[in-house]
Amino acid sequence: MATIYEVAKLAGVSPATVSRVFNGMGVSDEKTLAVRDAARQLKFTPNRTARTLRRQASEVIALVIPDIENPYFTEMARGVEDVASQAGYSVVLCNTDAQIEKEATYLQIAISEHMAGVILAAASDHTNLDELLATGRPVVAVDRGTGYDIDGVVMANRTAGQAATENLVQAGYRRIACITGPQHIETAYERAQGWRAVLARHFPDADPDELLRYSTFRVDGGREVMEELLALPDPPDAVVAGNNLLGVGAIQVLTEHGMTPPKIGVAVVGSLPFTTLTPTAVTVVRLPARHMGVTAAKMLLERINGDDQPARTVVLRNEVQPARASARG
Amino acid sequence: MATIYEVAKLAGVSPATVSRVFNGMGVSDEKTLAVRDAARQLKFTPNRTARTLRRQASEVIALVIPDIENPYFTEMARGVEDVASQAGYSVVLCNTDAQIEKEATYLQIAISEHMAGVILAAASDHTNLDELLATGRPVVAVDRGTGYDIDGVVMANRTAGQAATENLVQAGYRRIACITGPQHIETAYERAQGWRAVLARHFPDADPDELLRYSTFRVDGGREVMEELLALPDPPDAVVAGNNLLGVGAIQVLTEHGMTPPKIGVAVVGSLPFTTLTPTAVTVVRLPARHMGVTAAKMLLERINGDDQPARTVVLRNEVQPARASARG
DNA sequence: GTGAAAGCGCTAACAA
DNA sequence: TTGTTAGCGCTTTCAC
Repeated sequence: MATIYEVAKLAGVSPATVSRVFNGMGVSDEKTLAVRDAARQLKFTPNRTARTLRRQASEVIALVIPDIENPYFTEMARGVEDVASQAGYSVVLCNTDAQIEKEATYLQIAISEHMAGVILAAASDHTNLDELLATGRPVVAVDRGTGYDIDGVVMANRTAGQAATENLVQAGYRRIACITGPQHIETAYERAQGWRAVLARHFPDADPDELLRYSTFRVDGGREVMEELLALPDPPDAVVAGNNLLGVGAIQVLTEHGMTPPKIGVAVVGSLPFTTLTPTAVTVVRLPARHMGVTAAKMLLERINGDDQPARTVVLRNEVQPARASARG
Repeated sequence: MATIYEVAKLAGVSPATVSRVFNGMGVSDEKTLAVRDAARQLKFTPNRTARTLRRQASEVIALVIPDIENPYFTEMARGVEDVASQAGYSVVLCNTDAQIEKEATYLQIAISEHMAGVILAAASDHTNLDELLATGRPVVAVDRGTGYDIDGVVMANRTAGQAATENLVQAGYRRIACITGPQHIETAYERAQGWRAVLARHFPDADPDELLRYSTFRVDGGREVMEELLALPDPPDAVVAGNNLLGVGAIQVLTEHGMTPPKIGVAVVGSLPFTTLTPTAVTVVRLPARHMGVTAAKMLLERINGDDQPARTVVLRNEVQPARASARG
């Protein structure tokens, strides 16, 4: 690995000039050419580590997410990646498994690697950002809030929950359950609140707590609570799933019980990834995950470039895709 | 951010001693305690950038993959991540979109960030590793070879293609097509070769080139070539899909045409991710993606720690999961 | 076991 | 416009 000094020597200039060439400062055409030529000969690549140490800021941004295997988050990651790499930044994907300890470790690394910024889908509402924010690094919250006054991009979760539920009501279902993620996760809670509101309006006599299940945001979680609901003395005739994986789990269980939709109503908040035998009888509330990533990355880059306005929160619209095969004949 | 000097001053020792404490060298208990105490008070975290610059090697490994949205690769990433973070390394996930330019950029970054090593699922057989290998950094190839004499972990691709095809033959299908990824991708080619061998044995009169389609390793690719095959004057009565996403696309198209398996035979190399309405009539050749990631990460860590034996290639077994609903009555 | 000091490769004052 | 120079924070000889 050639250094700036070797390039300087070969080009007959000072190291500073080489640095300037590679940072777009004012250097005469003549010397610029000489430097570029020398750099090519020596296959010089700037040492980013040294640059980072000197500048106290790297061209890496951390994307911290709770589940790398969830297509919702990988789709988001795509959005982030596209914007970031366009701007010359690389993205470190940090998978926390929804564990705050793992998350804390990664946030610490973001600090000690001088990363330019962090995009964070918090593992829980207990995430501590004090140290990170104290360093002055910008942080953008995605998918979920953090309890700090920072930029954020979220889905219209309550609306999504409402839309999903409303759709089932219109289709004629009357005992509509809800399965969602851990209660301490904002998205899980909000979506359930949307469901709760619609339930209260249409079926004021129903006991929402009997029909609501908090679980994990994973396939096995969806399976487990769906089984529970089916085992109820008076089981539901429809269910709202709080995210994509929960939806997959629920539909799996229902199918195994011979209750293919639309025998039972199913609405999912989030897209069903990679569906094969299309469950046309399932209502899907699409969440623009990629768009969320793009928006968050743009906001972060603005902050990195010195933008100093008050914290903003962007709320993204969702789009309802009703079940094609009309339910309940 | 406190530095080693401030900790040293507070603890009444030299900076070198602080460094030694944080690197597990021999320091008296007394001073060790003083240093740890001071570090705690000052919330000291070692600056990794400085360490990397000095040591000429970071604790970051790059995982370079062609498609971050493919569950096969995220599952693999999980395996890598688990092993790496266990050993104190973090993983940078680099998505190349199967483009060699993007890939080259990331490999360059791996060099200029002094990353400890690279795990690479090459975008094509044209990947140039000369520069990277010249730096002495270890590289482990996953999923696909690279043409270089380096460590690798691959699936038994030919066997997988054979198993998938053989399974369809046993189920009674006789005109078995194959859709697979780009020809220049080793896995795509090898799996097709497996199919070709079985075809030649059982149906020596069939023209394999008529029934074989190279495409992308994506859902839309699968859809496209499946449509092509169905439009043939003498369409196939079964199809082998070269990877998971291709399988999804093919099954989608078949379903849309009212040809739900087992009306037409389908075998997929790779697991069908997040299936809802389980396509029981589909044969799946499972590929141990997570295991591949784990193995690769372990091999890389060994190399990072100075292991110097000749390059090894590990071939991973796959497991056939036959269609449950027996095909062809 | 411990400290002093050099230097990893770069950038940014400051001078010229 | 260009060069000189002093660090960024750490590790690692080399003395003691």
